[in-house]
Amino acid sequence: MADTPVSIREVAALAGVSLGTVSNVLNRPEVVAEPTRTRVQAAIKQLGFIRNESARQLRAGRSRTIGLVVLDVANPFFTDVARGVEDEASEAGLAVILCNSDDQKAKESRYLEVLEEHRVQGILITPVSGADKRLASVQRRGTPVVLVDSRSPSRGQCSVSVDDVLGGDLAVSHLLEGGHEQIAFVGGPMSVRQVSDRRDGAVRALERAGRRGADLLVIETPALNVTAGQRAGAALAGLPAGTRPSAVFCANDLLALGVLQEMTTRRIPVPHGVAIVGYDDVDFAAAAAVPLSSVRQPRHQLGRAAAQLLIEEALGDGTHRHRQVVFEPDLVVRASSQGRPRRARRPRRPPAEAREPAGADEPARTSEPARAGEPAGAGDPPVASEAAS
Amino acid sequence: MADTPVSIREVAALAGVSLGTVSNVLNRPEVVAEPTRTRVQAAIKQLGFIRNESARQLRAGRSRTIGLVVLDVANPFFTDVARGVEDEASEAGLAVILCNSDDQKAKESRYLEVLEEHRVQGILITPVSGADKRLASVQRRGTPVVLVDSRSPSRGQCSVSVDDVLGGDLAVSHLLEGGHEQIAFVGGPMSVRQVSDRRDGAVRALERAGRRGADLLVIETPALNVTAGQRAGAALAGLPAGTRPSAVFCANDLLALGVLQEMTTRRIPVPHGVAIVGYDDVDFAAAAAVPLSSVRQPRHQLGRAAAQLLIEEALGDGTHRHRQVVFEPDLVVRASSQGRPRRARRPRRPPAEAREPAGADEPARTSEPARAGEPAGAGDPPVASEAAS
DNA sequence: GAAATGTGCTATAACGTTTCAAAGTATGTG
DNA sequence: CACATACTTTGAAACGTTATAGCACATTTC
Repeated sequence: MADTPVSIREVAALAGVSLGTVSNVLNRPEVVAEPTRTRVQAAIKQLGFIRNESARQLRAGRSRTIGLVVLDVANPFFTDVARGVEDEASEAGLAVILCNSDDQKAKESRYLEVLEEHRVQGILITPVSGADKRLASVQRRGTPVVLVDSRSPSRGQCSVSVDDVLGGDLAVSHLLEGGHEQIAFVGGPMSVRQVSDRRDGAVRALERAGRRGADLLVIETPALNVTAGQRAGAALAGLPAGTRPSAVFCANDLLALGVLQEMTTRRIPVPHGVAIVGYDDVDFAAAAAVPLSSVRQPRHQLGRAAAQLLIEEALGDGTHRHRQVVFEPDLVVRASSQGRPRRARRPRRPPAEAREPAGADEPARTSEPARAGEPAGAGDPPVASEAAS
Repeated sequence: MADTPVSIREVAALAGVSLGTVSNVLNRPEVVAEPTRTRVQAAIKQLGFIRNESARQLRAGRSRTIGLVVLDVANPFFTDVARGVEDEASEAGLAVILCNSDDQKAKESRYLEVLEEHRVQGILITPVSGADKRLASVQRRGTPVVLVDSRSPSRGQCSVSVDDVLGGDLAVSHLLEGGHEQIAFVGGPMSVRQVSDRRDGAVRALERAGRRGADLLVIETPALNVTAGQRAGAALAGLPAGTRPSAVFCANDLLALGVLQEMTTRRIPVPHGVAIVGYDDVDFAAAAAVPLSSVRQPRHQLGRAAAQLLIEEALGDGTHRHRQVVFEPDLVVRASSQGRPRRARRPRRPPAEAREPAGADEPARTSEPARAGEPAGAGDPPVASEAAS
């Protein structure tokens, strides 16, 4: 109702100064004399003046904003990344426009257009399908782009990602250390890079332990959800007792929860009948019927690092070089993979069929202490990085 | 590198027309003659011209954007709401700026400022603490505000919310129908409106069934997480067998999962030893060790409705009246509350101590079919609404 | 053949800021 | 007293777009 879009002009009139002075009060208060400054500030308050960001941006040529395009806002992976991005951006005085491509090329393309029209400082994106021409043209027109959770093939841009091969290696090495000999990998479709990388890591761990990679029993699933996990669990349970693996590494936690649920249903105790390791360390991993061991990705740091790279490229002094930053995941060990398999050499626990209390006790060994663990702030994260173009 | 911010002016020069014509091609292509239009479009393409949104907005006075301020982007409740908002907004050609107040007044206030500076069409917000002066001043300056998941006390604005009292009522009515006599409520702190409303609903259901509200055993928790649920579960389990409730209604699913985990640990079978109903129907509710009955909120619709109200207010013909829209939650019945209590009149199942397979079978009765179930689109949702100022 | 009616385009004035050279006004120096 | 040296403040010119009034020309109408 009281729609009075008050501008800097009216403030100037009320305070009895020129436009330029009001602008100075707003942007460089130290250059204007004390009495004038207070007078202007009073006028601003009295009129309820609010800067017009569009006008500022128009003048400046660029907005004070960065764009973040993710595949799915509802996915905790991306919400954590988004928070990391936001933290870093707000320290630099930038706002974040969060866009949801929903894994659709068309939506992604539309959002890229919107972001370019807004003259964002740069774009952080997990592309729907690899780096493509659309992104290249955005870059060519002068908007920096950083790839998130997807390695840059062309080296024409920065990227941040997590070493999924290492993640698979960590999980399976842990199971091997626990005395497991027959290990299964559950995950799919293999066309998803993350899935095949994790499997490759599992194979690598086996081979390093002097085993043949082909020993890994691979159960490929059509999707990465609980139902697919249950089916895979049923398939595993159906194997003759002698050949059934004593441990399962799942490509994500939903699958792992499905497997766990199926084992519980069939009265196969976890971890002593079957040990399970998941991937992602979702919130509920720790709250599962048997707390779930899982590989954790430094999601928040991933977001921070991506934003850092982007800001360096956009606001830096032109000395920026594109970098590929690769983070290392952590293994979080919980009850679902503790202890030795039932047929192991040194059974330290009574061979009772009953599952024992899935106590609230915390992981016996976490790889956390081995890392700095983000102590009080933004210190450079432990990463492997390589420079390029 | 090739940083050539190409403007409408250069397009005009290349096409040999005036600025105005290029603008017309962009905004009202039908008014410009065919040959000219194609010539201009070719020039646009050749130069890789991208509209400058800031300049458009400056001219238009308002941006084509709405703001959404939530308490926590990582909370699935808000991500679903956000998707609903986004769907509705993009149909109206508006972009959404998603802001995360992190439950902090200061961040909230900062974001409101940013949104006002951007001259958004309107703001959707779940305020950190009720409706306040800050919001009122935003409205006074001409930016419409709609409250999300929080009823407007003043009626000076629109609001959308879900009837938490009804939710509590549904849950406890279901348990009463199942033959449960002693029912506990687990939740807290009571200062959170949602929590106390749900408890009030539980009391209402009891009283309607001819029982005294005071019969409800209330266990107040310090937080709404799994750990608090485990503690509450332990407290319940510690009660003498005669007085221990046969059913628990939890104020959210995290608590319910905690209680469930504690019961499992103590070998108290769910649902026959203790039935459990949660609230929110989070993704993992269906995937819990015993699939969890839960009260589901129409989150996506909540977002859509909020955006609808805002758009009506911002873009409408001035006939807008503020409305308070209240949605009704659904009860989703799963295994955790199926069947009758162990000491019930007609035990239909063997009184075996062992928990039976938490089969993958779906809920025997869901309240879903009773509702339209969102068939193919945006039809007006089933709501109770009341008009005001 | 003049007047009326279109059609297609152009020139120009905003929109609200920031920036920057230049103009004022004190204050101190020779 | 003239003059340099700060320190403040001003005025005008952008930034890229859209809206509007009006111009030039072609077509129809009397």
